[in-house]
Amino acid sequence: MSKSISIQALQRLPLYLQYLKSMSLEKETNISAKTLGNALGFGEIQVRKDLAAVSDGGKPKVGYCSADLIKDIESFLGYDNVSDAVLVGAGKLGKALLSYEGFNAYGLNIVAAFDSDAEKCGTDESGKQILPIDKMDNLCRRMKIEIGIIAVPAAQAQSVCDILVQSGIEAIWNFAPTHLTVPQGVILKNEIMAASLAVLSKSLTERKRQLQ
Amino acid sequence: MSKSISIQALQRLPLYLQYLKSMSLEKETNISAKTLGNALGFGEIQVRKDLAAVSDGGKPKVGYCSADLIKDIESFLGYDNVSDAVLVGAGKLGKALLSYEGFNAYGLNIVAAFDSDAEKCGTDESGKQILPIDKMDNLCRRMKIEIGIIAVPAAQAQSVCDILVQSGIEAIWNFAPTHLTVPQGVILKNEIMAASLAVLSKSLTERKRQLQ
DNA sequence: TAGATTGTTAATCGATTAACAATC
DNA sequence: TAGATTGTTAATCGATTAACAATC
Repeated sequence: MSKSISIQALQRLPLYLQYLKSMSLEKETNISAKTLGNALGFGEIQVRKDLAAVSDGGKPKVGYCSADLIKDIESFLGYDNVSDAVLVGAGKLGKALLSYEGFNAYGLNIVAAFDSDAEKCGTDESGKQILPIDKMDNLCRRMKIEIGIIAVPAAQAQSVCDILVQSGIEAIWNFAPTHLTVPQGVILKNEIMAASLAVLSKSLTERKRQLQ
Repeated sequence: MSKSISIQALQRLPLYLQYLKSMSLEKETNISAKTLGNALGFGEIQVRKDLAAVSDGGKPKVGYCSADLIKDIESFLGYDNVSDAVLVGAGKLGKALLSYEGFNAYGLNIVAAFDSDAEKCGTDESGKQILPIDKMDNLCRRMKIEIGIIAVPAAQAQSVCDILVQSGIEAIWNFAPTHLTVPQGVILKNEIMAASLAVLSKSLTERKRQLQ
């Protein structure tokens, strides 16, 4: 296991995992690349190649052991090795992310949120603390936080980003619709909804054109 | 303009647009591919090829006219040609999406939301109506809604998807962390946060490995 | 004119798919 | 054994980048 993996394959892994977990393991202990691929709309060869990078393989004529596959993918993605994160921006999106229970299963633990608006500070519905931004540096360093999630309006995103970097954050997950500049060595992942929407709306236009 | 475009290029277009709009047009009426690329971390040849697909070109030694570029990208992406959408699921994420002002600039207009919980129905903070699900078919057909946004928990996503399809929806934007099956001809775009997180967390692991 | 910048054609690179050997 | 399924090597495909001609 643990060969090289392409970024596309990496992004497919959570989908395999999602599907495998949704299956009842009692009924079917094994699954073939063909079955898995058909369920998700991928080719079987691609599935095999993807799985080869993370598991130590299936058995000819039998397929892959689903339970092992789940463990292997989770371990490859680091889901069993939780990273602590802070979130900045306790608006609607920020609170939605703060309350989302699913992140823990993905190895992400949001320990607290920050907001510049004192009115928003206190204990969130999720039970997590929303703190003033000037507490960020201390908390991040003390708890050795690795990941910062930005959920503030575009106009404030760069300055929030700078503060996160100054607080020793190693990776930033940016939900603000703006380009951020980070120092070399700091990882930046943008969540670009406009890009998804561009694909969706282009497909829609294309569909209409074809139907005419 | 309007040559063929790769899906990757298509997804970069909103980033160019974002950047161009953030610039003050009074100061600099023109921009070179190099400047634009440097700002966003892309190569200049890539920028030129991307822009060639949507605009009718820049001028040697001058660059591209920023205002024209903005118009060309917006028109290519259909931002000037708003599509109506409905949203299903008025939980935290659903409400965040419902309140997000930015979608209109992307040519997406959420006309109403639906939720199976009668308690959530009524007028949202955003001013938009949250209606019971049994009103969906009628509203979607009457208003010729093209896009359905799914923001319900994974367990309910497929049944919501089926209802949307039955209501004549042409494209689905799925925020639920589950695979959906749609009939041929219906467009499906999944927003997979777990995939982004996989990339982020793999980069983080890689970074740690290198620092050792 | 000279030089900066565009736009296109060709080369490279990476990811997917096909072919086929290995094996349970 | 025969056949299903895996895993790998080679071929194809698509996207990026390099080279260079065109032009303001």
